[in-house]
Amino acid sequence: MSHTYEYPRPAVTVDCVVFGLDEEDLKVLLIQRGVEPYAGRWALPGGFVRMEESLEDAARRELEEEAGLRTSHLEQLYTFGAPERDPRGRVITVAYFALVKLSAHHLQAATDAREAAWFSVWDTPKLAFDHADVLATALQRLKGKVRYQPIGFELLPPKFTLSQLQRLYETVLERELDKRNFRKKILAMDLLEELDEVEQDVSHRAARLYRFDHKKYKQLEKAGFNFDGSTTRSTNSSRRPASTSNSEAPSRPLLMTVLRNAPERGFLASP
Amino acid sequence: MSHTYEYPRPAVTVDCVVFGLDEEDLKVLLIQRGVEPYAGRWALPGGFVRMEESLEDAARRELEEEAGLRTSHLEQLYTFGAPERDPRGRVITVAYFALVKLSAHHLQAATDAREAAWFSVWDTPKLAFDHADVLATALQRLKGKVRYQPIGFELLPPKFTLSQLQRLYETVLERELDKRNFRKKILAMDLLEELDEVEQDVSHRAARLYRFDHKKYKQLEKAGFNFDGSTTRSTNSSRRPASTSNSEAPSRPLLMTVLRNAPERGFLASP
DNA sequence: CCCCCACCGTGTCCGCTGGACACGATGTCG
DNA sequence: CGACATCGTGTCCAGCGGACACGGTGGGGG
Repeated sequence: MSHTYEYPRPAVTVDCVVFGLDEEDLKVLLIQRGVEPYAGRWALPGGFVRMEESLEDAARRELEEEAGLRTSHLEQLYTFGAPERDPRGRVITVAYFALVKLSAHHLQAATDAREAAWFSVWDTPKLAFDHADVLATALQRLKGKVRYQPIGFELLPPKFTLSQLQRLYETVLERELDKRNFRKKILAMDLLEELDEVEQDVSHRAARLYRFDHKKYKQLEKAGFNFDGSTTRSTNSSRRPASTSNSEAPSRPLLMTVLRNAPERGFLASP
Repeated sequence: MSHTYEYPRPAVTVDCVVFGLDEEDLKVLLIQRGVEPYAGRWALPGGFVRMEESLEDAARRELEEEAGLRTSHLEQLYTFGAPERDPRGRVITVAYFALVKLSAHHLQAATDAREAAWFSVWDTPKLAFDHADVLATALQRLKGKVRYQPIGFELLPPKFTLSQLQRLYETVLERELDKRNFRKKILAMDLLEELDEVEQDVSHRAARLYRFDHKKYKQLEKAGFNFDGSTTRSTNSSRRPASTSNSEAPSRPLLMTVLRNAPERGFLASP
């Protein structure tokens, strides 16, 4: 193969911002570095991309290796490439973020002896590299996403109460929400399955449990994703959807409010 | 420097999706490749990241080198890293996208003799590598962004008519908009300066010209941009979701609809 | 046993925005 | 001077977002 590049190459890593939720707060997964630079400091789990694996595969592998953690819903966040972000030389990192049901994941100490632990996102220790920036970016993204994608459910146990869900939203958005309005809106989405169960072991009236209806969501996702075929633009006809199968194209899944079937949907967003 | 990594490294490039607008259509800037692989094919402008420059700097440099084009408003889009996306070996590319006033940029043929040209985004030739995916991703992003950021103005000349603006939105969103509603909404933003001029050289009644008011926009941006200051979170103790009443922060960068002063803004988006 | 406490669960009203909808005014050109 | 092309304008209604309060229920403690 004669066309190989011979320029010096930066190193490429992936880093993962993994969010979890417990009773107290929104948590982020950190690992303690065992080697220089920043030995002893806490950092986001991550590591080098291998030559034969995709970026997302690399992120998954590192999560598994460093925290014994598997997750669906891994999403590319941003790529950080400032020349001086790593004291060892040029290292570009592709950041991913993920949501996990914290309760279901007992952290297995990392295979390579480093420690892994959950920290409140509002109160982390000093982080290695530019990981504080990465975390801030991830929080911002989470805050934005939670508004138009039902991703929050990834953070809760399979069965949850509406109060839990509301607390989740309040935590992520950093503001209080009105209970009645919240319920009205959430239930109007018609994506929750009302169970014949209530929570246990509480010293007051028990709340009803709900489950996220993945099937219905998938349906809506499909149904509401026709928004590209705008039919009648005159001049040219050959607009092609471009197969999304091949590479890692981001998929903006779907809005919670797709249900509305408005002929002329808003072209500017309401906040 | 003893801590240098010695793993094999992927090559890292940047690619730019540059959009422009003319009377006919939304255009994208492409260059024709002069060397293998894909010699003769059209591709997005881009190239290798140098060891001492940031990713964004690299993108700017390549744009300048390959098309003699300078732009503000360069934004990171997505990073494409599928192992087989480049036949020469592992090449990871960080894609950027940009908007330019097409009328103001006469393309200077690339310094390295490759040709540069504008193509309708709906009717491009077959692209090299996975650049069709990159373009599709960029279009999707543009479509999303135009709704809540006044970025469209980057595509128009400094003075423009509301009809031009409307055509821009219609082109990007791929659907028709109602003229009266459009004007109502756009003018309600209060970001356009109404000029005492009308367009020239038209064979019908001339339309009034407007100018985008960058000052006002910056102000609003600042006013609505306090959203990151989560630094002041009372350490751990109890979660305190911010006072409801005053000085709340809209999460997203900046909405065209910031003007509304609603105490409890929606926590789920309207489409 | 009874009371208290803590949380659960529910409905209405108002203001605003989004969106549907049509026509007279103005200027050019032949 | 008439035909043509685009400009510029207002109203009405439906639906959503958001403000707002209280009785119900179950457990626990006195």
